[in-house]
Amino acid sequence: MLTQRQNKILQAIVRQYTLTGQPVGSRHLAEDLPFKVSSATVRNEMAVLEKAGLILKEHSSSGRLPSKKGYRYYVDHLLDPKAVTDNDLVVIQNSLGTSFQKIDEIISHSADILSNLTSYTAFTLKPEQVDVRLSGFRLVPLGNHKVIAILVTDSGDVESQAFTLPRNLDLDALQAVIRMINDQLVGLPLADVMRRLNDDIPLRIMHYMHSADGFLDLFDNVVSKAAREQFFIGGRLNLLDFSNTRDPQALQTMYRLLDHDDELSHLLDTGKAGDGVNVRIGSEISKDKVLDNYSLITATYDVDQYGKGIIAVLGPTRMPYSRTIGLVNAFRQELAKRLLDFYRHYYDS
Amino acid sequence: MLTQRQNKILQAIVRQYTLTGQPVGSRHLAEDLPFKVSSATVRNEMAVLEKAGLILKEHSSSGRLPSKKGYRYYVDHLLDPKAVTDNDLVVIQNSLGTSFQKIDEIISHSADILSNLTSYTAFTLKPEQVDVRLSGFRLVPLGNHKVIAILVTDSGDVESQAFTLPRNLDLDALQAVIRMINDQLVGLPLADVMRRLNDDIPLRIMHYMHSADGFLDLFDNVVSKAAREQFFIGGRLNLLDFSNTRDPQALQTMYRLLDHDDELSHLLDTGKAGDGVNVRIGSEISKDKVLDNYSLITATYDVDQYGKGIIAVLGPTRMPYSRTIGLVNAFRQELAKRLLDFYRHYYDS
DNA sequence: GTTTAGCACTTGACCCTAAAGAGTGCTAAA
DNA sequence: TTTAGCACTCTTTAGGGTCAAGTGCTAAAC
Repeated sequence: MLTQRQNKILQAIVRQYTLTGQPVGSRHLAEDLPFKVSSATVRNEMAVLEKAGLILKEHSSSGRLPSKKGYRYYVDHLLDPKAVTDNDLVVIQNSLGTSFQKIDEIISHSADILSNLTSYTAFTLKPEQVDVRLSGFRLVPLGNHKVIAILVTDSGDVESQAFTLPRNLDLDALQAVIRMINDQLVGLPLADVMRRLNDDIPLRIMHYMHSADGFLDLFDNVVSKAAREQFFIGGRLNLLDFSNTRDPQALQTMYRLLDHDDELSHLLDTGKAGDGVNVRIGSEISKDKVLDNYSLITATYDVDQYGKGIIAVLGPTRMPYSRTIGLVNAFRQELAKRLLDFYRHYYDS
Repeated sequence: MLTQRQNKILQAIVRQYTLTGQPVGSRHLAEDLPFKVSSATVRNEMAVLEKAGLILKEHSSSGRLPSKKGYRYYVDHLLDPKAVTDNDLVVIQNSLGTSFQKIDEIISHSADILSNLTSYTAFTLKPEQVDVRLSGFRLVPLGNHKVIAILVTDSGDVESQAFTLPRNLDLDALQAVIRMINDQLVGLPLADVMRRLNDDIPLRIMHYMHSADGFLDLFDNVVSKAAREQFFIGGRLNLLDFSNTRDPQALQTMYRLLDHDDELSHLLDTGKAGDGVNVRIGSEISKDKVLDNYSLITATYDVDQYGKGIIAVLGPTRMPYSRTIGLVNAFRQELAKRLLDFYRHYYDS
């Protein structure tokens, strides 16, 4: 357990270091503390903190900087819960205030706002509605051998896709297939629908027409669109750290990461469990060493019965945690409000 | 006018420099030439080329590298028209050979292929069909106050968008509006449709219902989706040049460019005029100084009566022009073939 | 009249050293 | 327990020397 003074010193080290990016020495630190001690005293205390693994030296005669463990301790115990500034709040509310046609637009735009506010990379995940069910499936003929396939879920989502019919198709057979699909699949959870599409549905279709391939692709396509987790990224380029430009190997790996959204989306998987705001530092984010010098701040937002979503910010370990956490927290609340509004307005009967 | 020997020397300088990235000196150059001369002779010739503004020194005692004007001359007069390798051709054909559901998928995928082949940034633009007309507009009710708006063009493109109706809507009025829209707008070019949507249509809608806003947004939305130039980018990150990491200011500007597709899409505007493959070097690309060390290779591809599209590759000025131009040229032909196939198969009656 | 050998000169890259500055750990006194 | 003082460590910066690559020029060779 640390003394009160040691806490203050660790706090000051983190504050200084996140501000300047330079290791902080005992003399400067002494001046920055809220009580008056000499640099020698600070040195003694720093020796204790170093023994506890909370701070590091870059080399034997450099100043100190927080270790991962030090950041952890800071975030867990020393964070001063500074509320978000009025200005930031206004920006958030204004950005979310504009009118949107679709949930996806709000979520996607949110990633950009959050990224702009923090100047880091931001992620947003659509509210996950457990147990979404297929509530209807239609083919609307458009003439000239074209149809549009429309899928509606009981959560109110609509997905559609245009399709060109095989030349030699019997229209009656087509109607029969649609009726069969609706008979068989409406009311089932989307996961089950996907399963059945690979399972018994092909055979049933073949009952009416020669080959099921084209239709299966079509169904599969719209169902997976509807079932897909909607994942958005804002400010991905912020992941590339200017200051860190020395190591080309690390940059290379970062590039790979930047181009593969799926890898990034996995980072949020563990975030689904918790509630509220959660901070993961360095190796706590993933096994991948590229992210060792990053911190991930995740938060869930809760839209009542409409489900829970996730927002997240990925920035350097050396970040102003107080501000960033404050922003993420404010954002999750505003986003939840906004979405509740949206759902109420559009999806309720 | 340059002598034959000077041509050969310039050619060799470009070849060497694009290969190694290092200024080339007279001694090495003399060894690389197809005829036997001493380094002193080469030095004399290089002095001539430098006076003509075709080559440069980095400092008073460095080797020479091509100037922008030198590249221009090289591309215009010295390029040896090496055909694309069999291997590359196979890659192109295979990549384009897979099955696609939509034109957009082909075009979008093309940008990725082209970027992979060249390891530069690639752009693709969908074939522009002049004078596309609206051939039908429908609202299909989905129950629970939802409808899906569907727009079909005479080129066979389909766009759709889900929409939630205002609570207090009169269904008859709705039908009337749709009928009116179809009466008024079907058969018109999309540009005219857009114009009318801002012009007399609002008033006409208000004839049937109180406020036209929601509907106008909806119409506007699907029409602009259909009218929008489809622009795809592959390998945008390749724009960031590892070797050039020294100048942080330039990097910063590059970042901005990377995030703004519209600015990039403007680069292709001037490419629409020409036919075949076209090379723009450095400042010829745009006024923006960030692109001074890049070259843009554009090419049109012609899908007969279905319109013309554009592909382009943006890479460093120091690039192997012969290979890149060859690739772009091969690609435009293969893409045209593939698309012709697609259109014939799907859109013809 | 070209071409070439030779040479003085320029420049960047690399390495070494010295000095300055920031910081530490330790000791002994306050 | 705190602090002043000091020896020591390490990084950064500047300067100087050397080396290799390259140039321009001159005078001789072809």
